[in-house]
Amino acid sequence: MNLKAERGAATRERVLAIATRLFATQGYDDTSIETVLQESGLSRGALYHHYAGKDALFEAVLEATEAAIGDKLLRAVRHIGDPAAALRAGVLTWIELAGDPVIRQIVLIDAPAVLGWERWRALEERHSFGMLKATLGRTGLVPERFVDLHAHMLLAAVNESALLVARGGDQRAALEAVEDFLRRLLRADP
Amino acid sequence: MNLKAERGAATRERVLAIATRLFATQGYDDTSIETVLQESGLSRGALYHHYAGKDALFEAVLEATEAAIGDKLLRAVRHIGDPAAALRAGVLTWIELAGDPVIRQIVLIDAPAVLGWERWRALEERHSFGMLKATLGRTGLVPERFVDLHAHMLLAAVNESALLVARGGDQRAALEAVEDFLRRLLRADP
DNA sequence: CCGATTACAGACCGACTGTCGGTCTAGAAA
DNA sequence: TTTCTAGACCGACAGTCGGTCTGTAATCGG
Repeated sequence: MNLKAERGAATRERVLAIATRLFATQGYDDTSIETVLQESGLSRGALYHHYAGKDALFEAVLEATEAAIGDKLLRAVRHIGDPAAALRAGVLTWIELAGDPVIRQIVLIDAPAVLGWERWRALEERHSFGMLKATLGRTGLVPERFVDLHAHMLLAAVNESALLVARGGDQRAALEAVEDFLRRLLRADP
Repeated sequence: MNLKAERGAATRERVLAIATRLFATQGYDDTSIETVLQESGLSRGALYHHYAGKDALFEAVLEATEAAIGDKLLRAVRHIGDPAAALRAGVLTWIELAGDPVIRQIVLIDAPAVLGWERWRALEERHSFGMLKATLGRTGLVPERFVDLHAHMLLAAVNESALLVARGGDQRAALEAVEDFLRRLLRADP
């Protein structure tokens, strides 16, 4: 039972790549399963054999995308000792990554509406949000009981900034603003 | 041009109320025009006479909702002189308002995905975001070149907090966290 | 009183998602 | 080798939905 399993995995990967491209360029609603079938040369039956439905396909795409993001962030941050510096580096890296239309459309715009807020939040928790929260906690600059909520707010703020940049905003200005925002949040009490 | 115009306006209002309820409870995708027709007793032709399509109907619902929010925020804030205090009051009021599922589902979750980020942003600019930005500018606590971006980030952060509360999070903890967040952002440089 | 305009009706269309019975083949079991 | 089974794949089909189009009745402006 090897050739078959491999073929299946290859098919899933092929479909995933095509779906990622289509979801990213056209958005979830304007991407029809029909188009995915045409571009992949697969039949309806085969696709629905691998993925339970359009939203399941989207979730798989999202999962893979988030995993890739997590890898990149981890790589950019893990050799930095100081938590505050790591936080800063991670946030700036994330903003640069969000320039990618794939990330913008899939992760930032469609995900919450397609998955529903609950499933979306759970997925975020397992990926970038988890990292942010842990790092913020390690800085010790925020009271422990606020760490979770502040991490949420910070991530939301940074995501918004990323969206503005991705939408043609001035990237340098955004980066400066985010740095200032972070500095204000994390400076010791006066 | 009186009886006809009034009848039309009444019909639009009726449909708007029904659509608001349905969009709020089931979300945009899971609300079918068919259901709106059944519940309003209207025919397809009539509905499409008043609204160009499902997204136009949603936009009308969103517009009305945002207008109502704006009214309430203005009423809660306009008698406060100090901009920083007004900002604080407005933000806290907004979090309470976001407890309403109508606001949560329509304004915070579906709006960006349905309208597209661009149209959504333009609409926000005309409503709550405009107020926030103006008030933040008036505090003078943030360099002018950062006011716009900081306002965006702050609103995103507060919205996130509102979502967490609306989703069954601890409201008191969230309010405290938001106050702390705001305080950190707005305190004078050390 | 009469054309024009407007509110409304509902049959109809095309596109889409998801289902279902069935085929085929690789590899395990006999 | 032969038989059997699981899983990859197929494509016709049903059902739903958003949107269009033609027609009708009532009101308005002149």
